[in-house]
Amino acid sequence: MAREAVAVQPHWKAFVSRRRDPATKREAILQTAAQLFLEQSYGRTTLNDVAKRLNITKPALYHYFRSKEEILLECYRWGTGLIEESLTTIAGHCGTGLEKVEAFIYAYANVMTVNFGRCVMRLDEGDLSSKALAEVRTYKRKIDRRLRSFIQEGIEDGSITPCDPKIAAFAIAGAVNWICMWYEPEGARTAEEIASQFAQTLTQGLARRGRPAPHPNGTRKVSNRES
Amino acid sequence: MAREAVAVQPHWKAFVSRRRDPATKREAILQTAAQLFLEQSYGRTTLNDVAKRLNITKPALYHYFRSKEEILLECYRWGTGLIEESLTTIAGHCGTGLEKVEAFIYAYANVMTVNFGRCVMRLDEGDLSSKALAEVRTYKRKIDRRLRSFIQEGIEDGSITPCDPKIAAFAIAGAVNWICMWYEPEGARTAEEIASQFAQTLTQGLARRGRPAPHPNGTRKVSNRES
DNA sequence: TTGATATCTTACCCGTGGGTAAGATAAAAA
DNA sequence: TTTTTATCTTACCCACGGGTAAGATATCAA
Repeated sequence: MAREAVAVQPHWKAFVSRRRDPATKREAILQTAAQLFLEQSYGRTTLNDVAKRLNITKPALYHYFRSKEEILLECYRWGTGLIEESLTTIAGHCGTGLEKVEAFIYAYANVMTVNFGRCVMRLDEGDLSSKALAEVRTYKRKIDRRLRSFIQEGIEDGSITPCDPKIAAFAIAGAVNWICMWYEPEGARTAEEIASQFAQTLTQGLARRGRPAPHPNGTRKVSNRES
Repeated sequence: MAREAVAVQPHWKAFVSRRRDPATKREAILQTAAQLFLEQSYGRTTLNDVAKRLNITKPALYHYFRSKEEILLECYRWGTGLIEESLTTIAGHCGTGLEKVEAFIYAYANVMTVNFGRCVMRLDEGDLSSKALAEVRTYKRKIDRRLRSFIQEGIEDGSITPCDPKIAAFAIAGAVNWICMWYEPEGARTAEEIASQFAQTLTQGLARRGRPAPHPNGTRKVSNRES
């Protein structure tokens, strides 16, 4: 897939030289924009803000993006890409439905602590054009359906106590999605701590009574790109 | 307390007559604004939009509010008022920690389906002045602490299985808060359905194994004002 | 009925921010 | 070195929306 993290240095360094390297610069803009969108919201973030943080001027941005909205959409695309990546990884990990749900929560929670991932759930969909919105909604729907099917599977194989999969999925997804509202990279807990604790706490709630939880101290690793 | 819902008819009817009734008109503006803020976000909602929906013109709004931000802040105040109201009601309902948590979730979920309640968690805090933000944050902190203390209480009295109260509170609050992101008044499920199902599902996860859940089909009623 | 006051409208100001035009400069190609 | 081309800057346009000034009109009290 695409989505390889290139820049490791602070993003403004991508523009110190005028060397022709569009890919790196494009990503630098995206990373900076994503961070500002999370700090100030999309609406309050000016293209001047983005440019200033990169030590360039606003019109320079238009060499890499056609509009402000295109920058936003690319953030969404990058973020949903990360999520989908995790999901396909989990699909391989065969196991009980409960195990899949746990792996899902862990992976998903991790993505919610990465800038692009946070953008997907934190930013206001109303800033997208109807076409872009449809695209993003498709991704989100896919995620929800995947989780719901894991829960259904768990009920059928007996690892999850019977419940309404739709409500359970809403509850789990809500708990995890909300992470992107309070998580701060400089905070007390690391992303992995949060992810594993959420996976543990939430699956514990689903687990069928009488059976032990499959991963008592479960910390499963997921691909962790981006700085 | 204050916060009595006055208007039951569509809010624009408050302005058909020029009769002097500031309280009703103020609330009509607030209700309309809250609804628009939820539909379009605060940033994209114009004061002209608000005025148009009330069949008046923009400057008329300035007879009732000093600025756009004051309207926003009043929405927050109304919403946090509703939440606090529910909370004090619950504090009276003595019982196990688990029962209190269940009552909390039920009441809180209900508030999250009411426009003013949704505003509190859905709207962007960045649109508030630092002074107003501090006020709102104080309310939110209080809510979080209350929930955490209920969980702690439950662990101590044995009704809740031992866990990290902070993480558990984050998970529960997240699940319930997220309701305001997908709930639609015209949707398939009623507010009460959602609230009772969430209360049931989430407490079931906390309940200490071996003991039956205190309210298997529990639907507890909470004061339900506003249309 | 009449004056006083609250209510609401028309017309306007102006800061802000997305986006563009046109030209300067540096990097790569020749 | 010279030419070409991508890169970036300065200066600008203009639509939009929060907020205001000043005046018209309905309501209420006397």
